[in-house]
Amino acid sequence: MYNNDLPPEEIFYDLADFFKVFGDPSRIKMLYSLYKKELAVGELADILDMNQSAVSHQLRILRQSDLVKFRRDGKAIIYSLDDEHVFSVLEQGLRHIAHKNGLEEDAYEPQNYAERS
Amino acid sequence: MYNNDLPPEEIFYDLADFFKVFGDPSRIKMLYSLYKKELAVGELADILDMNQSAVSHQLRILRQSDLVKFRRDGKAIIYSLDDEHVFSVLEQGLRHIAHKNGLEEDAYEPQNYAERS
DNA sequence: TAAACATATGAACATTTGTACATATGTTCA
DNA sequence: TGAACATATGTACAAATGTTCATATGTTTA
Repeated sequence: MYNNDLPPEEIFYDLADFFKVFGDPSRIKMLYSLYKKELAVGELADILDMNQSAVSHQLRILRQSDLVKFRRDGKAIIYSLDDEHVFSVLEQGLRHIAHKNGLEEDAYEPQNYAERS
Repeated sequence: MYNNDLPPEEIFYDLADFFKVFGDPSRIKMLYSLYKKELAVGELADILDMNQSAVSHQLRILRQSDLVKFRRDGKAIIYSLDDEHVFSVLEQGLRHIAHKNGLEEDAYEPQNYAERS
């Protein structure tokens, strides 16, 4: 009767898990910040005003989702976005929010909040 | 020292809330199903093998996020995606998953699981 | 109008999730 | 090598979330 011809069940769980990672303000801020430039864990903690442990825990989730990559530089570990594609997901959300707020769709694009210091 | 020039705090919460809606397998399945054709609540419950109450609760979340619209048709209430843009978010996720599974990026596109009955 | 049907909503409950605290691991430098 | 620094991880816990059950609301039809 109904069309049950959906992709394998597992796909929907994977997909939900993927979006779930974007569903937390702290992680969103991390990704947004990392889009501008790579950052060490401590820098992220300062920028986001979170304690180091919380940042590490969230970075683990981003790592496990392959959204960020990292390298060691002396004592520090430097994180960056895994690929440009990651940010394009964010961008789509940003446009949605901007639109709902009655703003130009690019209102929240990072280039409009660029480094000035 | 660090670049604190981020968009208003609220944006990140809105953005997280937006993605949070996509972060549940049941809601993802609903959106995926609704992409193919509009569906009544009871039809969704049958297709997704969920009870009617759970479906209604989730539909409320989708409504409040403006991801779906609805109309009454006799006793039934028919739901559909609010706009094509909603699905393009899903699509981006689907491509990500397909790629991670070593498949063609369009492997999970709905047209590849089209109505056949 | 009363019964049947379709959907929505409130409350309760188990599960998941994000954070803080304490501590472990790993690196640099004196 | 030992102290200082940077990050990761285990545990505990409060808050958020999804589902079920019971019931309310709204529509059709006999």
